[in-house]
Amino acid sequence: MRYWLMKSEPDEASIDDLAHAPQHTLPWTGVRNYQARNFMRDTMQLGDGVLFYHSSCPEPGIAGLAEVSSTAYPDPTQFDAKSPYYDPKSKQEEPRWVLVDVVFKKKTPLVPLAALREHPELAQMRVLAKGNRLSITPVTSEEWRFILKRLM
DNA sequence: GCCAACGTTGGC
DNA sequence: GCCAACGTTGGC
Repeated sequence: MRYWLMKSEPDEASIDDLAHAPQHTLPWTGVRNYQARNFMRDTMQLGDGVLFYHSSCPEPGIAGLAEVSSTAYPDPTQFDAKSPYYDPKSKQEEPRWVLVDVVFKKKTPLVPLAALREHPELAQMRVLAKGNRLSITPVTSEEWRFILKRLM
């Protein structure tokens, strides 16, 4: 059992979109970064905890909790020429990009990025590192517990 | 809109 | 294999 922070632009997929999706589940499409892909492909497991983070928006921060609800499988948007995530170099026989399904658990009061920065207990979080752009980052069980108990 | 930080690409 | 150029991310 592991924990993750996954970024999403609320314009594309917000915690409310996840809550209202069929089966409260969305495929995590569009990851086009090898490190983030490798996390999904190699390390994520069914039932892993997810901090659902809103990025590139007026109030960036953790907006809710979710759970990994599938193992990794090929991201169909890589083969769709009309998709913004289309990758002409990816082949059907050898898909380059994968995704996992994520299921809604709960919406929480927003934990703003600035609030995360205030706590020394969270200083090592990848998402707080200067210049961090990785859309999926590991969260330790200590960080997870601290955020749920103290910040939500 | 700005800009720092980062990842990727491609020429050599 | 190096590295400059470029494109993207994402907070502010």
